[in-house]
Amino acid sequence: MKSFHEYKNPSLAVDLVVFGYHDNTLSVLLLNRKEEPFKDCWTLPGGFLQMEETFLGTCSRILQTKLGMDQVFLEQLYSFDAPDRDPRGRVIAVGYYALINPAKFNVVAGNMANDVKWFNVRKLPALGFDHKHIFKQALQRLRSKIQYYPVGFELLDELFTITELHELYECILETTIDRRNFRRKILDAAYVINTGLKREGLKNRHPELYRFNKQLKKNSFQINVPTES
Amino acid sequence: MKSFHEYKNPSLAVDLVVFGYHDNTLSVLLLNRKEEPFKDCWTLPGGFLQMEETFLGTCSRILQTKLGMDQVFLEQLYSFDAPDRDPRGRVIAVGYYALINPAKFNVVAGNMANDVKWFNVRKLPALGFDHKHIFKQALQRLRSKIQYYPVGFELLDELFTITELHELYECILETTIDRRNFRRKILDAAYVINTGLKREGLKNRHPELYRFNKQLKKNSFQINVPTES
DNA sequence: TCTCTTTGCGTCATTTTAACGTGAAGTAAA
DNA sequence: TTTACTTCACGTTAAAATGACGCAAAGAGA
Repeated sequence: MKSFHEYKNPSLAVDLVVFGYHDNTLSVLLLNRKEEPFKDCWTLPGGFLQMEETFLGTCSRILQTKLGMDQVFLEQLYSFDAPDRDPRGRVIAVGYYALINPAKFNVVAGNMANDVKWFNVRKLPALGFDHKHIFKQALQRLRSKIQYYPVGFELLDELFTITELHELYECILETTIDRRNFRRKILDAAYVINTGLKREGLKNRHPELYRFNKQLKKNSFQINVPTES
Repeated sequence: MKSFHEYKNPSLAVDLVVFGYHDNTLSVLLLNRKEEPFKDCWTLPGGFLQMEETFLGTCSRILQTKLGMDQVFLEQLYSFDAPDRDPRGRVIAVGYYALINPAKFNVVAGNMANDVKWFNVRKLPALGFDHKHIFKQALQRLRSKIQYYPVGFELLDELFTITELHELYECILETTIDRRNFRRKILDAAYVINTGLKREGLKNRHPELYRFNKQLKKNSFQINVPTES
């Protein structure tokens, strides 16, 4: 009998869907590949799992070396197993998605990529591998998660106005939400804490600045979106 | 440079949390191992992913050869990567959960197991590997999913009464739900279709039999559970 | 016929939601 | 200073959903 690790195993990759929000636009970070397969094509950043590494370890390594960022919100998405998803052979991909505030990082292309760029999620180029599929699933997860779980603040500055949070929700959910009802729900749920500070330098009334309430009890709010049917 | 598949990769296993419902009890199928590691211990049924296999392919193979069942509801749960989760070495596990109607299958222990048995989810023995952890996550998923998505009927006969469905929900969610409000919600959401038939041979009033409405539009109902806090 | 249990339908007070009104705060131009 | 304009913060109201019950019909057995 062969010893345990001498059987041939599929390779294991981690692929990242990195979301960023800026200028009222939700974007995804894509990387232009320098090598085959999919040379000169846009793909999600990713990398192979090292023998001693955890998934989050691989995520951090990718984020640091390929994109120059660290300490971000990460969540496992799904594992993808289509036998033909990688032309090099059998590669299983574990998808993760990250939420980052682009203002905090200066994205750099590691030496493995021609280029790294933010793309509006509504205007994506063709993607290599099955990355369009992974991306779509990540976007769907983000959309459903933000409706009942406070992830929005990961994409904003530490201090933000209710209006900014409202715009974020409208942008991600691609819908309109009544401004006044939104404010009431967010405040009733104690999603945010009023800092007493105000955002200065705007041409109209200066709105109050809030911070995320870290003591928020989970599932305490529910933003509804009109169902299309 | 080494060719692509000569790098050493972690092994990839698929582990199954098979739920069954019978006699007002939610159970999980466990397997008593015949070999090391965890010889004579209870574990989730599982198996290694073959090079050409999909996850669902592995699931079917396990269900058929180890348990003698096929054609069941399966959903991917999560992938588990703790470096020490398997004493034989680095093994990544992809967790799936299955919902089956025990009345439809006669569970058999394949030749790899001492025994296969249903265990009440509230009275589980110690489990090998990190299988307790996988199980807990599966139970949590089932509980949250059943509140907004029609999965309950996978565990029942094709024809069932509202009372039977109600008991299933109370059993899985470990709570009491008002019988009359439950009925109203299920009917308003068009979760089920009245067949006009009645369940005969009961000692009291003969309830109407329903079947699941396969045209149900998703997210059309929401069973609430009192939040403990 | 009477009793007992389950089933199916209904009522009602309370809470939640969606839709929208309005005055205060602030800037800029008259 | 006054006026005009915009955004912000807080209300109001009608409709819908929810939770907590009431009750009579159906069926079995005494």
